[in-house]
Amino acid sequence: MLDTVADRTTARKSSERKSSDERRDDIIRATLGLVARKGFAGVTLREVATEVGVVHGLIRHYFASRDDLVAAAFDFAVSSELESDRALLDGLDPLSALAGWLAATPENHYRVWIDAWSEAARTPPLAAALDRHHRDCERILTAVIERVVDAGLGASADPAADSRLLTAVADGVAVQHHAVGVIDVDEADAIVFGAAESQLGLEPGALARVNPVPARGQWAGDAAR
Amino acid sequence: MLDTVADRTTARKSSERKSSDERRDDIIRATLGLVARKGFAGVTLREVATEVGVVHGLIRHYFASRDDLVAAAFDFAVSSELESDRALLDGLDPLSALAGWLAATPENHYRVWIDAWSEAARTPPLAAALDRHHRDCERILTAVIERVVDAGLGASADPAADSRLLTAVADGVAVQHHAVGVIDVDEADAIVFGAAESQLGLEPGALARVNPVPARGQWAGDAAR
DNA sequence: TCCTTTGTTGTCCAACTGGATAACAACGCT
DNA sequence: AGCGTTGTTATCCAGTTGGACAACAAAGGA
Repeated sequence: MLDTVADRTTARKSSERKSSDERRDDIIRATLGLVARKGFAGVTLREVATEVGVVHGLIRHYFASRDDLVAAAFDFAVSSELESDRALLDGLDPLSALAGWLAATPENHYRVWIDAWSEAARTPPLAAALDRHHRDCERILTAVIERVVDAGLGASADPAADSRLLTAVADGVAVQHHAVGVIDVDEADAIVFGAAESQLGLEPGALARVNPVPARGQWAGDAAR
Repeated sequence: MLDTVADRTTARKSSERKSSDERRDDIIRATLGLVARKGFAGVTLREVATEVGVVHGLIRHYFASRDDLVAAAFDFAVSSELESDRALLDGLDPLSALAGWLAATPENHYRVWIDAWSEAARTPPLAAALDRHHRDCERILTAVIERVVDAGLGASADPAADSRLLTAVADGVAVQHHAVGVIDVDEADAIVFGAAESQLGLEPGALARVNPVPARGQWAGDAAR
């Protein structure tokens, strides 16, 4: 009952051979779905491979290590989100852009961020990606603040510092809302908008009145839920 | 070269036999140190055992399962920290208490919290403990705010809401500081103090001038670093 | 056509995990 | 002193993980 080389060859039903980019994309999307469901620490090569429909060895053909895969997935999710956000914000008036950026983001997004904060301490490639993206976010928000100031709608002595402040507030509010559930979405927006109005000298309620707040883009992993 | 039963017996150098409570405490402290360094998912019975100086089998003599151990450690950390903080704050004047509560906490503490936020989404018992903990924190800070108001030092239309707001700011700042490293400890304190002063109508710099900011209690896991 | 490249599989491996269990040893009770 | 309780060790186990590797197969260029 030994099988010959020919037997094994015939038995091998290969999944379609895809182009490098296509397969790479499949793997990253599957990884993102897994991250959303089980966190960064819960991503295993075998599970990703199963979801893609290939053998776990193939993953290593595309990513040098598990950590690299996870970092690449995070990188992809965040940069695609940032890209669409940046494009969206550019088409809005300054106040709408500010409100749009600060408004509560979909739950999936923040779950990934929170997981990344936690896991980055132990996964250097993730830490690098996280750092890069936080600085990108700071830069985007700084630009938005400068647009508000240039339009004469508000004031800021140090747009970059105000950007860091508002990012901190938004992140803290997101944690309280998504991870802890102590505050609801309305209180979350109220806190962040209030902080921005107070810090930038806007008239109270200026941001809440921007209606409707433009929806932030959905990232790739959302479909995989 | 087979060793007899007697040989093995003599070779066995047992670590001192400790009382049940004492050993249990050792294990929990070691677990907390491990959680701080490697996250909840990174806690392994063998590593805990090594740190305590015993064999991994012994851990199961005290805790039914790995998950039970982790949950017990988190419960212990949270309740002991809150207890000591509450006692500490009671002995201070209102402004010092407020500054003490809002000042940046040791890195270890926030590491554990960030991990808990991340892990809670997948571990219901942890989510319950986290929820309890955050509500306790809200209650403590609300009481401190009320003391500030009663002393005529500041004003608050809704102390509980202000407590949630300041907690969100503190948590967000802690994330930016500990997990991302975008802001340093001085900027962190400046942001949180500024938010509190603005929200409660204190004179600017009132909290920063409280000197020295009373140190928050160290919890058990700190020693294990 | 031959040959190189590269997508893909199947299989092996060493490390590590949580858990179970038998034997041993210190302690307290009577 | 005898005896049960329990703190403690030393092993065994089955499962999972990330990684390495040889072999195969589909493309594509010359």
